[in-house]
Amino acid sequence: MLRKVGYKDIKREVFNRIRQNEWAPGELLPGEVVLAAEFGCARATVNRAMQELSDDGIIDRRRKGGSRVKLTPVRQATFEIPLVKSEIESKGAIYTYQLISSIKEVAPLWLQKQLSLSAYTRVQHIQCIHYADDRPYQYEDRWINHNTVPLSAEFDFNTQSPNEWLVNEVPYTNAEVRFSATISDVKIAQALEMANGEAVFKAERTTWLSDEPVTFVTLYFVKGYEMLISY
Amino acid sequence: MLRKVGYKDIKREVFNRIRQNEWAPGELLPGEVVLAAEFGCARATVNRAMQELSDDGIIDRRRKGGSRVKLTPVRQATFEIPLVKSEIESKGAIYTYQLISSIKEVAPLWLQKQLSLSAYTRVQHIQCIHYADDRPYQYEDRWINHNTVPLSAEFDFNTQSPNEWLVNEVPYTNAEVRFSATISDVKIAQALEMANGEAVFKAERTTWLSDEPVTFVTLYFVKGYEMLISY
DNA sequence: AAGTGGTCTAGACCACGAC
DNA sequence: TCGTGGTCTAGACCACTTC
Repeated sequence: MLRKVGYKDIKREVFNRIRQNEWAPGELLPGEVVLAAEFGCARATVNRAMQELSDDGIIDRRRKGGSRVKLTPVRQATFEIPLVKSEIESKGAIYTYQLISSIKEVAPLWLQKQLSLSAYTRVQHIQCIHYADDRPYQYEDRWINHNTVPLSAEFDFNTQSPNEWLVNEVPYTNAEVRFSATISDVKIAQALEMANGEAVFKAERTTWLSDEPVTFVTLYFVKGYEMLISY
Repeated sequence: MLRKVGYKDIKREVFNRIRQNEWAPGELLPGEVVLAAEFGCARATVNRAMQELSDDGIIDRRRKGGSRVKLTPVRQATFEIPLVKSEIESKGAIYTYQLISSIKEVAPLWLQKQLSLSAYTRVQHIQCIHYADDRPYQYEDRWINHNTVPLSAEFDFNTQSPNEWLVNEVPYTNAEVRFSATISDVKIAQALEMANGEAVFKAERTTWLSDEPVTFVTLYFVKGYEMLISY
């Protein structure tokens, strides 16, 4: 007698059958009860296996409708948004950081729109540079909403980068990130110590703490930067 | 009497306590048995809630060690890699596609390295353009391994884009994607109908079918393209 | 060695939604 | 309406890892 059948065994087996086209895209799979009988285990075990296949985007499940192989297996990648500091240190480089400016001001119009702020909302505008082994790595241009994070008006960002500080101060936020490519203008080129007119990888992130706008930041990465994702 | 406590209730409640610093980062949480007693439910229910919090990157769990709030709540974003066609159509635009060339050849040296191919491996080299409402959207430069996908040597890529064809032919692959920014050279600029020296968003994807190298593709997106991710 | 999470069971009830 | 997945239970055994 072999080992008891676990949900991972079932998951693997079902996935293999799908991969080998034994069960084709769009096809209705056997119900949980049937599979449980075939594998000689409880229905809960089959349920867990199928649930994970559903989470992984391999199958679709619907009550009464049963489980079907997805027509277009949409693979979804998960990637982490690390702290710049961690990102740099994980590459074996030494992280340093320099504050350029930190100013209290009234949110400009475009920022009001971007963060859905009411007029005259006060914000902290911070610009700084992150270095890896003393070479520019990322230029950060950030706006923090004073209403949501009042302490940002007082904190000395020479001490710690706004990136780190915010993660500790306001964890568990929701965010939206836009990645794009742009041409370096004079300011960015100078800050990142590269020529004007170079291609720059850019990320714009808007962050909320359950509906409350927290911060909007634009990140410019030095020439040659690559964002790697596996799935 | 309120409704029975479900795993989602427990998940939400535990998350709230963490968010409100009732349980601080690094702190040891009560064991499953204790929580089950508090919430008046079975341990399995608590287990599911905690398991999901672990998957979400909120807590760390270890046997005998118990569950702890993560020191740095690493939020992880999941995003889908859609078909170009679906991506364009989901924006309400009309998708068209044009094949530029499809050539059988021996893998060049850099590709041999990239895909870990043995020398003299034959590959299909395909270049094509994807259009949204008749405007260039993406330039695709792809290499397909004949050994892994023999049919690629015969298929007429005028009929269907290699992107679509491959997803149907070889689903369930593993991949690695590198995103970066680059400057448009003459070829790309012409294909995407934009000026030379513009910033281009670039994606390089390598794909395997369980250790067998399948394809390497470089995608150039038209000026102004943005990749959006929410989490 | 012992405690904690990981997993399984056999049975139950429920809710959604296809028919 | 009623079959299928969604979830819960109470109890059990196991595996990992820290003590």
